[in-house]
Amino acid sequence: MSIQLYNTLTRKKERFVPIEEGKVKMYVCGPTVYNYIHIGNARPVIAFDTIRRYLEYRGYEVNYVSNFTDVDDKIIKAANELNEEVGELTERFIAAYHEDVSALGCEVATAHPRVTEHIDDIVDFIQVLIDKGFAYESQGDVYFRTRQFEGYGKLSHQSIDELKVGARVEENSIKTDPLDFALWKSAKEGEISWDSPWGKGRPGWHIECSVMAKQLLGDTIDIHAGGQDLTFPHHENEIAQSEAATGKTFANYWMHNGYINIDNEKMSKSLGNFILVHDIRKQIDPKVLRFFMLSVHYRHPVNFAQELVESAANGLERIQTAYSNLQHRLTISADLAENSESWLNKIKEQINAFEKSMDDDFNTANAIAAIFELSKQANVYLLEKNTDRHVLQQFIDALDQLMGVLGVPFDSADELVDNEIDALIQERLDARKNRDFARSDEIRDELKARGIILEDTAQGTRWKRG
RNA sequence: GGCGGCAUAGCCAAGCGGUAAGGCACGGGUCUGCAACACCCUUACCACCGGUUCGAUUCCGGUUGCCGCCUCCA
Repeated sequence: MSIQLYNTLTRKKERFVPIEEGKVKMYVCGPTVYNYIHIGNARPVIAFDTIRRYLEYRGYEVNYVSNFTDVDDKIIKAANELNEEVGELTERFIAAYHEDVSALGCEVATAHPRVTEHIDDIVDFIQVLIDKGFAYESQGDVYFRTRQFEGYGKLSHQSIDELKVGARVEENSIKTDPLDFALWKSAKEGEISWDSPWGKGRPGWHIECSVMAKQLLGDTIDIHAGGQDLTFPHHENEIAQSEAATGKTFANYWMHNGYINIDNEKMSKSLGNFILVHDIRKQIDPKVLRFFMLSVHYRHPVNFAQELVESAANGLERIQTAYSNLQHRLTISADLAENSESWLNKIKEQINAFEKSMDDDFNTANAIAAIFELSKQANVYLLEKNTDRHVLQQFIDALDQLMGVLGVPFDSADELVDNEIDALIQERLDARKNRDFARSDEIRDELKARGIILEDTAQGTRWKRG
């Protein structure tokens, strides 16, 4: 079996073949750190973290790089408004990013390079482009000569002449062609800046990714990913810069995730419907958020609405319950050989279904269906009078592993039961034995008020936090 | 104007040539002292019109309706 993934460059699903066997070099465009990230920013982080996890599950060693854009116009503006140093502001939001994203179950990247740590590399890279005739200096700025790069438009599938029609025409432009884009921007008075052969200034937006990807991963990488909107111009420009400089293919596979809408509307500042992860994760379990986002294929839009998130939460709860119930039964089961084989086969079947779905362009929606099916089988198995420890353990391991790939781990069973709660459960059992249901219900209600939900089974009473 | 995406049950969402996965919600059962959890059952003329095919939700053409990029943007 091989992994197929949709490549924006060819507009086709292709078989994934890494440059180096067993290893994946992956670069995901990261955030501009001038504010907390919103749920739209969170989507690519979650989607590509999941893809990374699956590649690792498949045995690949993934070198995963995701940058921080820590200097640009928006940052400078925000720092001015808050009367804060650029460095302080970005440091704050980088820390906030890590908190948000970690709450969402995303692993830390192999490297999180920052633009400001690579200024020298960027300057060198720009110089190469100038030397090769792909860039020119103009009044302290440096621009990329777009028409000079033959393949321009190959990612977004636009011809350069059509792009020109749509390009914004700037008054008194210091660019020789409207399609040219900035590699280096000269500093205005008082702005944060670095010395360069072209005077004080700072890098343009696109150049950073080209440079950092090259520095950390090499001239050619396997997968370059980001939001759909980055296809043009950002990724198109990255290709132009990198391939012009190295003469080699920049990235073999380009992956782009779809947008998130809020109640069927685009998230935008004018509509005032931005949802920050920082805020929403106080209201909605971040695990639910992640599970919800993964319930839709990464290339399709996700509509973020309260009731849809709730319905995802109910679904997740069902999987969690199956898992907890397996754990509960494990404590009271012995080794049996009966029917084990057929149940183990059912588990294997769902693991296969999960892998098949993920192999097909990381179809998490389908993969989740396999997990639901696995939970269902587990519940059916739990209906049996006698259960086998090994089978239960296999169910548990499979669920752990598959949910682990999705980055949605199970709540660990809370072993610390208050002695008092234990005593109450025992008292209730006795009451039930004596058919004293008034007392029995009283205890159940009391515990419920304290967040403990009791469930009676043929194998005794189990409880969970509700 | 250029490039592209989407339209599947009450809702969400897979499938993409052989008469429709999964989840949520609803209804009916079973289990239970009553519950809860769970299980079983029930629910789709795949936007419309043509074409290709033995056969299309799935391919091709067209229509309608949403949406994205082309300008900072995940």
